[in-house]
Amino acid sequence: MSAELLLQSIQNHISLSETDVLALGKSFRARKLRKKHFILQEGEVLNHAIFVTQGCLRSYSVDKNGFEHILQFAPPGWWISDMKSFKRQEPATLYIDAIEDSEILMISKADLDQLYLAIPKLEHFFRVLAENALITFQHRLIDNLSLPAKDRYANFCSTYPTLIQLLPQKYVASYIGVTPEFLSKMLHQSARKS
Amino acid sequence: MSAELLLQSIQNHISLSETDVLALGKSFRARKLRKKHFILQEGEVLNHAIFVTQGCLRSYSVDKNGFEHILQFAPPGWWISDMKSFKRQEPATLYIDAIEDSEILMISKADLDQLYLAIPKLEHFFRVLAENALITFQHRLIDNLSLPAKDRYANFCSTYPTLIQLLPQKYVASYIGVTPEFLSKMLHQSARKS
DNA sequence: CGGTCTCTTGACGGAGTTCAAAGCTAGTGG
DNA sequence: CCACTAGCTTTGAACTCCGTCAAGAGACCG
Repeated sequence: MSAELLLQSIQNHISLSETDVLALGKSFRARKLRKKHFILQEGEVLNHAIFVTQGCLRSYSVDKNGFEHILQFAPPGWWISDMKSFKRQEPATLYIDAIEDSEILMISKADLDQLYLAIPKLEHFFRVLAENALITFQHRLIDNLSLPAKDRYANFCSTYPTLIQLLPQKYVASYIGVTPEFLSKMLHQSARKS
Repeated sequence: MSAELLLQSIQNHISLSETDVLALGKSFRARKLRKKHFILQEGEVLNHAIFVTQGCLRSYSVDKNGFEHILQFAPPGWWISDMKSFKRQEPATLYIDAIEDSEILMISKADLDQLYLAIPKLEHFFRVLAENALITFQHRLIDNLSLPAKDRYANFCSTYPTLIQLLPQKYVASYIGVTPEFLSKMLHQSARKS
């Protein structure tokens, strides 16, 4: 069953009673998502939190020149959202779509707010989740401010060794903040040098 | 009393009983911090969470070339930390110091963990805090990936209009991710053009 | 005042971009 | 199962934003 991964990842941090598990089961809805299909587009309000059980999603913004900037990849076991849109129920600035055929679990904002009341421990779980995400993004920001593209690429490879196999290079380029052309040149040059 | 600001900002999100307030009062310790004095240096373990009541602090990293990259400014009412070091009690990668003479409230990790048990609502408060911080950093990362320096500077000015008065330009440069020299040229050129 | 720190200015250099074109890969439909 | 197309990757030349280095001018503090 697809909720296994979700329960497991929650129970890594808090213990759940049978009633809790039931309540969780009722609140989440499973869904399949085909490659390149959207969960969210700019301007829409995101009213579901999304947990990935299979495949891989991404969130990204599109700037005024039409360039995509990937904020996050979400392989199985990860959450993905436009936090601002979800939390405050306002129009999104991000897009979320599937990189490959995927399966996700969704919970509406209303249901999640209910769950926080029914299972107060969930506050703890999502606090820890948010704090870890914060650590990750702060680290990435520092990387972007202090490292040249080559080092950012190396960091990406060592942090997400499994993702690198799966992703088209232009997505990696977008994530580390360079153009696909430059990443291509960079990789071929460093191959020549070493 | 200096704890007013803290209680107020907590009570914006959750309601506190008198017992809660007392427990909070006992756990926090007030401290003054002189300009340029450190709360944390790279390699130390941060074992206090810090809430600013007066003045202004900053957190930053120093790269291998000795350049500072400012992660956050913390005027009164803000929290500041090296989240990774605090949460996991491991050596810090950041520095935290005072930009001007300041006053802060500190709580040890042990005491905070106690408070989470004594006042479960605090989980909610800090979850919301972490989620808001996450939103901010995601937005800033997108800005750094998609906007040229001039636009990042404009965004900074409109987001932190009061801070801009107070900060030396080289700190702003470091925050938006350019050299002090380049920021200086940028400002004088755009003055000429408009 | 004298020294340190910040800001300014200029010439030069380099990391990364842009634009364009060609080769390659993979999905898609007939 | 092949043919065709669309999207991904590569490559090169010109260009730009921003960094580096260096030197001088203010500004602030003891």
